Amino acid sequence: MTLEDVAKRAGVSTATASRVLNKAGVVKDSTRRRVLKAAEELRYHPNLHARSLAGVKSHTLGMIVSNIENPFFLDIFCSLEGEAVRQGYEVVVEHTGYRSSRLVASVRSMLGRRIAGLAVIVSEMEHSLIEELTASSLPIVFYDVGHPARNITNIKVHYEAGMRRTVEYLYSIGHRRMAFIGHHAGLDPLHERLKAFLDTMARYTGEVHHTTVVSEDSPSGGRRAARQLLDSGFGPTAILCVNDNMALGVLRELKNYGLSVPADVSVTGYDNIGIAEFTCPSLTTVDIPRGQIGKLAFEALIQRQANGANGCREIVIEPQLIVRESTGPAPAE
Amino acid sequence: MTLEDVAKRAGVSTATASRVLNKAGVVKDSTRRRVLKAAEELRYHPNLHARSLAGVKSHTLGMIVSNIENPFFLDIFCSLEGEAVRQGYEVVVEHTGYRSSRLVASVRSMLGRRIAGLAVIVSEMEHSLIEELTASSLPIVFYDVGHPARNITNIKVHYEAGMRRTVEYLYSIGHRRMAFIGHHAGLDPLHERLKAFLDTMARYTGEVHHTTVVSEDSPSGGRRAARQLLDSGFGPTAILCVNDNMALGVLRELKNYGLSVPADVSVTGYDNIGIAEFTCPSLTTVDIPRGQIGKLAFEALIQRQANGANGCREIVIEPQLIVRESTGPAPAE
DNA sequence: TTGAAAGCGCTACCAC
DNA sequence: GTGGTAGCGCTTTCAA
Repeated sequence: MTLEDVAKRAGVSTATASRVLNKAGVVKDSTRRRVLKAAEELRYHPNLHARSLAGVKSHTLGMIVSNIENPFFLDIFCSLEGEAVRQGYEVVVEHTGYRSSRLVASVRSMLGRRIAGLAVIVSEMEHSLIEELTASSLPIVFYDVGHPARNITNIKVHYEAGMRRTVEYLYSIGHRRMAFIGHHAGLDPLHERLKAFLDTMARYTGEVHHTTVVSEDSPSGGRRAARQLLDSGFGPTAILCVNDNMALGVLRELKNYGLSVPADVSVTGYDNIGIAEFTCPSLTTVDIPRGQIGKLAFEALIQRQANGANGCREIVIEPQLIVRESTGPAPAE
Repeated sequence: MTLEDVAKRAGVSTATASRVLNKAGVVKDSTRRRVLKAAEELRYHPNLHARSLAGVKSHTLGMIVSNIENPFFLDIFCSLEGEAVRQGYEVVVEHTGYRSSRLVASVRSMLGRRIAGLAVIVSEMEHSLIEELTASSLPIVFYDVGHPARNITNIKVHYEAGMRRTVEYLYSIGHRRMAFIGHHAGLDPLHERLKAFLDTMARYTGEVHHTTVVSEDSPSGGRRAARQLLDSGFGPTAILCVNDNMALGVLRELKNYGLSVPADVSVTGYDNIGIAEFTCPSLTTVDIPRGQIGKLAFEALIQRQANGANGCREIVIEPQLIVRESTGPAPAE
C-alpha cells in the first residue's frame, strides 16, 4: 500500500493525498473525506523511511546507554523519553553492555537513522568516537564521558563529592574498615569512581583500612563480589557499592553469611534507584536525580537543534546522601 | 555526506561505491581501497532510510511491551534482542504504559518502519488492531493477547495453573484468609488473572475467605495496595500478588506495619523476576521463563518470515511454583 | 570490473 | 484547491 494507491482510489493526486494525511495545506472537505476513507480501507501506513528521505525534519532522538538492565539507565531513558513524547518526539534506545565496540556500532546506526539529536549515557568510550561526534553537527548530550563543545552538552555528577560524604558519614559513626565494590574498573568513569573512593581513603591514612573488589554490574555481580570480599578475611564493617544495582546483591549475600545489616556490616549504594527504598533493610545511598537528568538531556538536545551551535555547556549535578536503614554505628570490636 | 560524495571523491560510480560498502559483488582491490578511504575521510554514514527505501529487506524487528519498567517485560526484550543481535537483526522497542491508544500509535509506527516482524507483549488490546494485524502479512508474535492465525504465533502462559498451585500450596500449609493484589483489572489478560484467583477460591467456598485489591503495576502500587488491604481490616494470612513487581512493595509495606513475613503473613508473587531472589525474605513466586519466551518469539518471527504463512501456532507455557522464604505456615489463630 | 539509470514512497514547490 | 514533478540517497539490474 503506497500513497499512490490511496490517491488512485480516492481519485486524487499523491500531492493532495499527502496534504490530507499530513493535515497540511487546504483541502476541500469532500476530498479530504474521500482520501481518509481510501486510506482506511486500504489500511494504509505511510512509509516512514520514504517520508524522512523526502526531507521532513526528523523528530526522532537517539539514546545510547551502557546497561539497560540497570534501573539507573532505564530511569534516565524513561524520563527523557516521557518528555520527548510529550513534545512530539520519539526516541530510540540502544544499549552496549559496556562494550565500546557496541558503542561504535550504535552510534553508526544512530547516525544512519539521521536522528535529530543523540544522548550518550555510557561509561565506556572510544576516543575516535568523541572526535567524530564532536566534528559532526549533530546535537549531542554526553553523560559521564566526553567534553563540551560547539554541539555538545555535558552532564556530569560530582561523584567524588557523594563518595566523600558517604565515607565521612561512615567514619563519623565509627567505621574503620571499609570495602568498595565496583565494576568495570577498566573504564574511565568507573575508574574515577574507584579513585574517588581511594582518594577519600587517603585522607584517613593509617586510620581506616580499606580494600576493593570488582565484579559485574548486576545484583548477582554484587553477590559474587560480597562473597569474594567476605571470604578474603578482610572483615569490613562497611561496604560501599559503586551503585545500588550491585548493592542489592551485597545485601542478599550478607544475609546468607548470617551477617546482619547494619548491626554487623553497614552497606551503601549509589544512584538511589527506586527499589533502594524497597530492599530490607532499605538502602542508604547517594541520590542521583535521574528524572532531572533525562529532562535536562532532552532540553539540551532540543535547544541545540533550535539554536544551532550556541556554545558549549557543562552541567554538574551535586548528588545527595540519603541515609536509610542499611547503615549504622560500627559494631564494637 | 552521501554515497555520491564518496563515489565522486573515489572517482567511481555510486554503483561501485555501493558494492564496496556492502561487501557485495566483485570489485578490484585498488578500487575498493580508494572507496573505503574516501568513505573514511568523509566520515560517511549510509542513510538507512534510503537504504531500506531502495528495497533492501529489513533486518529490524519490532517489539511492543506494556511496561518497560517492569522487569518482566524488560527481560523478554533483552532475551529477544540478544538473540536477534546475535543473528544480525536489530530490534526497536516501544512501550505503552498499558494504554491502548499508545498501542495503536506504536503499531502504526512499527508498520511505518516496515519492520520484518513484530512481537506484541502487552496486556491491553484494541480489537480492531488484532484484525488489522491479522489481515496484514507481517510475521507477528502475540503474548497474552490475540489469536493464532496465518501470520501469527501465539504464546501464552497457563496462568491459572500457576495460580492454582500457589493457592493449593498455601491452603496446604493452613492459610484460610487470602487476598489478591492486582492491577488494571479492566484489561482482559489481567482480568483473567484475577478470575483465575477467584475461580480457584471458588473451590474452597466457605472454607477460605478472600478479597481483592487493585493498584498500579509498580512496587509503589503494591505498597499502596497493601496499605489499603491492611487498613480494610480483612486480616489476610496470605497475600497473592499478580506479579513480583507489585509484591516488592507489598513486602516493604508489611514490614512498615510491623508484620513479619512469613510468620504473620505469607506473600507470593508471579513471574520470578531477577530480584525476587534478592528481596528479604526472598519471594515465593511462580516462574515464567522469560528468556525462553524471548527466544521463542524471535524464532517464530524469523520462521514465519522464511516460510511465509505456514499455519498458525500456539505455544503454551506451564509456569512453575518456586517456594522461597516469603511463605510459611499460617499463624495460629 | 564498472557505470548508467530506473526506481523505492514520499514531500514540497510550482503551475494551473 | 489540486495536480505535476523533481528530487531525497541508495540498491540493483542491464550494458558495456
